[in-house]
Amino acid sequence: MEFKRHLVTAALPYANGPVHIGHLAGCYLPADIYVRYQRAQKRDVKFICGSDEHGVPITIRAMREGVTPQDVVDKYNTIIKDSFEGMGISFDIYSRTSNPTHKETSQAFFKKLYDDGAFEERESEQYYDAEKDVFLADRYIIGTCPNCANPNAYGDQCEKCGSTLSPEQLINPRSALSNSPLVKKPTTHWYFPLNKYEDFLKEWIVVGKKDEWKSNVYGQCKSWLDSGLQPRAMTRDSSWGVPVPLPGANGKVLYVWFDAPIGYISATKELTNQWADYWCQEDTKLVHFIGKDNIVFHCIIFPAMLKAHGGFVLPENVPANEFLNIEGEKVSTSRNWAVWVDEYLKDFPDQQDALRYVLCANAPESKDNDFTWKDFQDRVNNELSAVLGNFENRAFVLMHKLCKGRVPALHADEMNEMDNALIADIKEAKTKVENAIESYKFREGLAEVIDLARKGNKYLQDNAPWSLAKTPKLQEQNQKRIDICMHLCLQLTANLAILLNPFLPYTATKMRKKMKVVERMLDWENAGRIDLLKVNYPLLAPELLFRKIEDEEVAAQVEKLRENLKKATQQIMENKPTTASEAETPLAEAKATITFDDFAKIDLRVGTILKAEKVEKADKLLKLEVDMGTEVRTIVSGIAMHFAPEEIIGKQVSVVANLAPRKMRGIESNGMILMAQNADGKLIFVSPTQTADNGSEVK
RNA sequence: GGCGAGGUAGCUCAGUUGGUUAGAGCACAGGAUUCAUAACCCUGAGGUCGGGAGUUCAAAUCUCCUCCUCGCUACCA
Repeated sequence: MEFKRHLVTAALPYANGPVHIGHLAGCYLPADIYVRYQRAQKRDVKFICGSDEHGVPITIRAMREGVTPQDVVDKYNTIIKDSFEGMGISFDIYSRTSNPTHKETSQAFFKKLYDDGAFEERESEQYYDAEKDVFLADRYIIGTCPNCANPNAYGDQCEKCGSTLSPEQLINPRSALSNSPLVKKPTTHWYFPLNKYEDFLKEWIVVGKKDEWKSNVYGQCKSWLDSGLQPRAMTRDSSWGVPVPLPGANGKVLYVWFDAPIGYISATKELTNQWADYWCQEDTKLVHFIGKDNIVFHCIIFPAMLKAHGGFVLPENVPANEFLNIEGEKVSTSRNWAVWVDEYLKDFPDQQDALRYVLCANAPESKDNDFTWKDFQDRVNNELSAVLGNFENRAFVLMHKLCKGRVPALHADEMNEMDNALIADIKEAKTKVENAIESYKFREGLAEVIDLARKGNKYLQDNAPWSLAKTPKLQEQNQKRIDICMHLCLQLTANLAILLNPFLPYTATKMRKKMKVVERMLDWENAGRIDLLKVNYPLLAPELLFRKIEDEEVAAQVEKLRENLKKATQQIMENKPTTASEAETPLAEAKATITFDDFAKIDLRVGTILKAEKVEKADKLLKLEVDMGTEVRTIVSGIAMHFAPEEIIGKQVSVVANLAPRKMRGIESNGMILMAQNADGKLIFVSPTQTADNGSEVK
């Protein structure tokens, strides 16, 4: 299909923290390259982004910092926006989901689906904070983690041991708002029956996108579709978000993943009155740039929503990237293991293109990649400066030395094979870069540009105009050859500026200014031409495009990473005691609030493990037979990651004997083995130091 | 445990429908050169293509088994 317009979105960054270079490499940089290329092709393109400002993590952060959610999103929206601007990410609009337009748009979207009967209404029991008179989302519920005993685990996840939880699993759940214990109350929510769209999605993706979408994206989608889709709640009980536009729905807001993608539409509305052309006309090419963590929302849920609503185009492609690791380790915001964009801009002023270069050249297009500062230095110094920057500099210096600072003539009568080969290379490079960008292979496209500069270096070397001008007399004899060589080098430089422009816009602009040409010269259609610079046109003096990255800078950045990690780790330790000594105080307090009667309810006994075996199809579970003196009990315990079955047989352990039985993986567990856990996550049995009788009471 | 994506030179990656001595860049070694940011240019060394079995005249490429990494998911009382 011939597309009349292009609509490009980049994932809405979540406004509860700054952006790091992983975000840039995974999503925003490729999107920006793609869009700049489309603009250079003079195609009708709109580049949409904005802050995602709803959801529970923002309210949690607000509570921790003692400010309002609006304060939180205002702060980070500014930081994020500035980071993008600073790196030259050229959105046509950077909006935010807390804007009125978004409220209207997402409510209207919801209302349309509601009126069409697209939702299923369901009542369920959920935790309720009586003191604050609100239902609590999973994130608002705090309790003791059943795995690692962290007393501050959230209802959806324990940040200390990383396990996914549901609120029901928490021990002694309490409210994050009031710290009071919770009760369960019925509440109503609207579910979107994704299962009803399975056939449509299978046809559209599994059949239709097989050879078009990247294998990681396609595979992930197919996996979801094959395992069957479930209805998903599209509303939440919360005070922060877009209110559900229905009577009697007080205290209910749209689920962030319902409202966030609609944010793309709202932002387009803010940008232009013609927004409907971009979203509703069949000849629009919609492309979502995202990271791999967003695949399901952009490929499954949002398209199903759009389909249910009707009248919208569906994404033509969703080129999701994998993750970028830092110095061999996964990015972690809580451990502050990341290279933050705002800090890079401060530490490396005017070096946007150096980072853009490295992040694109090493983008995680097909698998997770590693960013190291050493690699950053190597690539900037040995590829960007040495090949590209150096060629451009050579061309300018030689032109000034041998051609009086003006573009020399191209004497057709004396052109040879080398000249023609170079011209062919320039034309070929245009096609190669074009194909690479159109198929979302940005690292390949950028490599082609560098390769063209490399060919320029070789051409210079082979012609060696400096040798042709060793003496004034020689130069006079050879001036025609020198002119041809320098003419082509300069035309090549102009071509490099065009081809480079989507990738390294700052550099392209610098080059353009030195050549004293108008911005229009960078139009893509001009690539491949060798008459971009007029003969006899005077150019500016040489000036380096890039500077080298020094060893000290690299060392300083690595040091900074380690320092940040250290500080963040310390902070975590202070907030959430993990070592035995730090845990003593809170433990004593906990005892004071529990009555003896409460304690006496727990029947703790000593037992001996007689048998142990791995539970089928469960990574973490061991099935234990424990001799309790009067009986042998079956207990299922989540310790398989820490102990081999054979090494714990005969071990005497402490058992909570009167815990209500519970089935796990089809096996009924009758009790719980007590374990101590170190800060490093290691498990240790809580056992009698001398052998006790099996079944003897622990008190 | 299920599913998905990867595993190719020291590093980062290409390898189209199976076909002659498996490619590129960086790093490394040697050479040449001086216009240039000690940069460029040339040459070289370096790989049992994660491991095993099979299909084939022929496998990095197809089939089966197995190991490792990342992600989603189940499981954790």
